[in-house]
Amino acid sequence: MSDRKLQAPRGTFDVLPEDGQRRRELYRRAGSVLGRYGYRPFETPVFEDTELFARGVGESTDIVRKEMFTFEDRGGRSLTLRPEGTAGVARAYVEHGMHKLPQPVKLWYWGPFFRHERAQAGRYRQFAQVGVEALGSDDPSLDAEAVLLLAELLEAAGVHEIRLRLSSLGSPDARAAYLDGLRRYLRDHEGELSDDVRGRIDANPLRAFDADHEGTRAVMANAPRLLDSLTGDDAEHFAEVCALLNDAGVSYDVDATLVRGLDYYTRTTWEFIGPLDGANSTISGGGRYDGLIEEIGGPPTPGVGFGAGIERLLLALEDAGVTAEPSAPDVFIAVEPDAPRELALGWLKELRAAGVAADTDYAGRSLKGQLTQAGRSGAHTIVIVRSSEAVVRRQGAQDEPLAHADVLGTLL
RNA sequence: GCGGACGUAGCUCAGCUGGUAGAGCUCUCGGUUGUGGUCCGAGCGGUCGCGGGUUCGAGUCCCGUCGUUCGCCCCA
Repeated sequence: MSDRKLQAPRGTFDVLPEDGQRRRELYRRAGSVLGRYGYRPFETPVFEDTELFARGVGESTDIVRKEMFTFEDRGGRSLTLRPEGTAGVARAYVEHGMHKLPQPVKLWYWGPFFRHERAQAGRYRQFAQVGVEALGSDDPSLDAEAVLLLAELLEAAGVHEIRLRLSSLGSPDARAAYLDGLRRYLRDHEGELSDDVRGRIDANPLRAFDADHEGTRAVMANAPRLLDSLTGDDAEHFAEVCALLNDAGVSYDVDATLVRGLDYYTRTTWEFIGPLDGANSTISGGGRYDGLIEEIGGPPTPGVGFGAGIERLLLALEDAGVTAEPSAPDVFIAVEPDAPRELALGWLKELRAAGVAADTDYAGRSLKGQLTQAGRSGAHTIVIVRSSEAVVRRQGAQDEPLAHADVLGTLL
């Protein structure tokens, strides 16, 4: 036996009741918006075949290379706690032959995800995400709709000061060609770049656009831009998305430097930035992934979707002042020491069955202690059981003495 | 993987230049109150993260270690 104190594993957290209520309220609001947009609830397993993520998310991504919780089951199969939501939904789409359903198939999910990273504000090893996937259509109006939906969802949640960054990655081939060109350009100017940018030329050249470093900024001012390299169809698709968002009155910044760290993204990508400063101000990111389904063994199928971090949303909400209403019982029953407690327990059962939230003392408190509890609980009605009668006290009203037999009748 | 800060009661923290622990809140009880949210009092509650070292003596200094947290990278 060790003396080590047991505690929640690093990067995880307990949802205490108060926060639990805020989450449930957020869930309720999100579900309402999602339903109106025609998305249906969907769930996939929390762990999947490791290969799904290796192929879907991409071998070269940070997520797959160093952030997955991977383990072997007793049969020697390699399984991985899902680090994101899209791959699992895509797998299910293929597995259940959902390409035979009317397209697009619009699904939403809410649940836990896992990434082995260093935790910091708004970033955890187990975190929750709400997301949608619309599979089976490459119609740009679906992209625009997803952005619109996300904007409305954030609005409904109570996050108001948000900024939308929008870009297009084009087709995978075009993107790869562009990145090669960008790398060449950066290497030609290596001497003028900051150390960290230079070190990331191979891994993540797009980050160079975000640098504060003066020399780097000067170099990047003339660097080739991804959006300029879009081919005809991709350019047209993106223009259509932008036009639709304009029509819908959504304001956004077209930002060619937007990076999404998952390999499956193609064409439209976007990111919602919350009101908080810092690296984790990205509340939600999403985009199109027209090659993913094929990559994991399905028929060529386009798709678009997003994920939004619940903890980051809630962080943003702290500023916006959204709180959950405390849950107070309707009735609290206090029992005098010499009175029959069975009576109270029986009433509780009846009241609860009738849909009334009712509670009593379970700690053997004195009557004073019980009434203190009753007051704290916020109950509108307090019943004091005495041996010969009961007193019903309603907020702001005079005490009402009653025979035991009449108590339930007046409460229900 | 890399930096910074911090680790004293359930919570928030105080403990000055080292002398073997305090406050407020919470909780329980008693008094007061029109049998409850006020006020007063009492009580419960801590191997000062852990392990070494210096010292007559360490929560207080040094080293290590574990943990938490913030940031970088990356991402939701």
